[in-house]
Amino acid sequence: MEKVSKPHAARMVFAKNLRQVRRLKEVSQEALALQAGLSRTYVSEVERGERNVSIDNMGLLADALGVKLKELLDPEMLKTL
Amino acid sequence: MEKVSKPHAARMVFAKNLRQVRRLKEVSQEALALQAGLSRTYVSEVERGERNVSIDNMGLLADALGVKLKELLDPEMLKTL
DNA sequence: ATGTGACTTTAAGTCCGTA
DNA sequence: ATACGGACTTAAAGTCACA
Repeated sequence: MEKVSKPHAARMVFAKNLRQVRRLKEVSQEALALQAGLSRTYVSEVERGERNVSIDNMGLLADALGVKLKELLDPEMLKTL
Repeated sequence: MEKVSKPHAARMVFAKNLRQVRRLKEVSQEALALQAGLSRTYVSEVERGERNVSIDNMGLLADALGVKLKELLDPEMLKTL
């Protein structure tokens, strides 16, 4: 049996990593949203995997946190820290 | 001077890598679109960086090509091949 | 086999509030 | 500081005909 990846797998990885990195850097959702030029409520939803975030906004969020975008897409990100 | 990343940097990296991997695997836009469950014209636009593609669709495209999504976001992807 | 413009439908993204 | 909801506007998703 081929393991087929779930529909929102990438979305959930990004959501989880985003929150993890943000907390590690001790920045609030508000501050992150401001830095990225996005709304606070939106960032909240992205972190919970409720929004199908676009690549442009992913780039803004990665930049705002000072990390590479590819890192936020890495399911193993925790270990690389 | 701090080098500030351009607005659509991530989008263009993804576009370029997507096309590169697709051609390397010798699959047409049509076949890729079919495999990913997307329209052919849409894939064409994504590869040219004209569409602000969502993370869900990025996941579908990465899966269809049999690569990790994080690889398609790596600006240095060429060298890792 | 791919690029492009025009188009409609859907969901992204914002802003207000509450707890 | 964050989750969540409603109402709203903008942009992405998705399709088509033709170059």
